[in-house]
Amino acid sequence: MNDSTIQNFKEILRKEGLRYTKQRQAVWDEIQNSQEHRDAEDIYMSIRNNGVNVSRATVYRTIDVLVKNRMVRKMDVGDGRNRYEPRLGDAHHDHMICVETGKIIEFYNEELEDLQEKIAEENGYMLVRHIHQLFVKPLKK
Amino acid sequence: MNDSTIQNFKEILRKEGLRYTKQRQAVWDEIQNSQEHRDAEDIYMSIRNNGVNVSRATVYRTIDVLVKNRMVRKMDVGDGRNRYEPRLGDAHHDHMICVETGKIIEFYNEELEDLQEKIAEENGYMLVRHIHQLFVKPLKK
DNA sequence: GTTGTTGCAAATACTTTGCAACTAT
DNA sequence: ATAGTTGCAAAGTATTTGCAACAAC
Repeated sequence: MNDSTIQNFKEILRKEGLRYTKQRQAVWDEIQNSQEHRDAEDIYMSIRNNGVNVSRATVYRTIDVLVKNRMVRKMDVGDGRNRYEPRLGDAHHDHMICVETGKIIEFYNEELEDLQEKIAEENGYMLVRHIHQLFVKPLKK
Repeated sequence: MNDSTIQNFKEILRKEGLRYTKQRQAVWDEIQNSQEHRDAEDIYMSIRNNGVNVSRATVYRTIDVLVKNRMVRKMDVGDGRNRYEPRLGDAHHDHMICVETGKIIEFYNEELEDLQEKIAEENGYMLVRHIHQLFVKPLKK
């Protein structure tokens, strides 16, 4: 992929003309150090449980910066709350959500990616981004 | 609209143990008679402009029944408001959303459908449903 | 006449925003 | 010192819910 190389968090803030604060670092740490797909409340509570004082407002404000700078990916599973996951130079992937357990499985399929671009082009458009979620249930063995 | 769909709607209500009211009919008519992807507020306002007295509560309550009975498809474009479209026996399709104009284009691709089932199965799951949205912009001519 | 339905307003859930106090530079 | 940042609470959005008046059967 062609993302700009992994920049550190402080550089992002500098680039955005924002100051470095322990609250902002805490938000990034919290998302970064977890491979789960967390929601804002979850991130907020974890930071507080780690003893760092932060407000929900700051969590949301910091997430916006991280999403804008492609450090974090925002995903809408359709239940009203957005989830966030770090994009530490990972390749792009989509999600499969088990309707029985709620488990989120990541997947990537080259053919699928190519096909989407082809479909957009056939319609006179260029693919900018996409949302693709497969709601699945376990196969009976 | 035609009589057979009205009949269907009444049957759905009967099946659900619900009464037939002009508000419920108005909601179904409003969604049914438009091929656009409307949001609840839009549907609510249109009904009122047509001179039928209805409340937002009733619009939402009726939409729930329609969605549950697969008369209407609910879609989340990611802007916080759900959109609704009629499912008058149409074949399944996905959506392409132009990021410049907001236009929503429907598409269907067999290969894409098959590929998704294959991916789910390769992971030990069965595909139940999916959400697939391509965010696109016009190709430069 | 019952019993379900409606409209209203209040409640909810998530997120955003205004502002005075605070803090990084 | 001072301009950006924070936390709080209030506001904003979309949707849901309790309940008394009302309509369908």
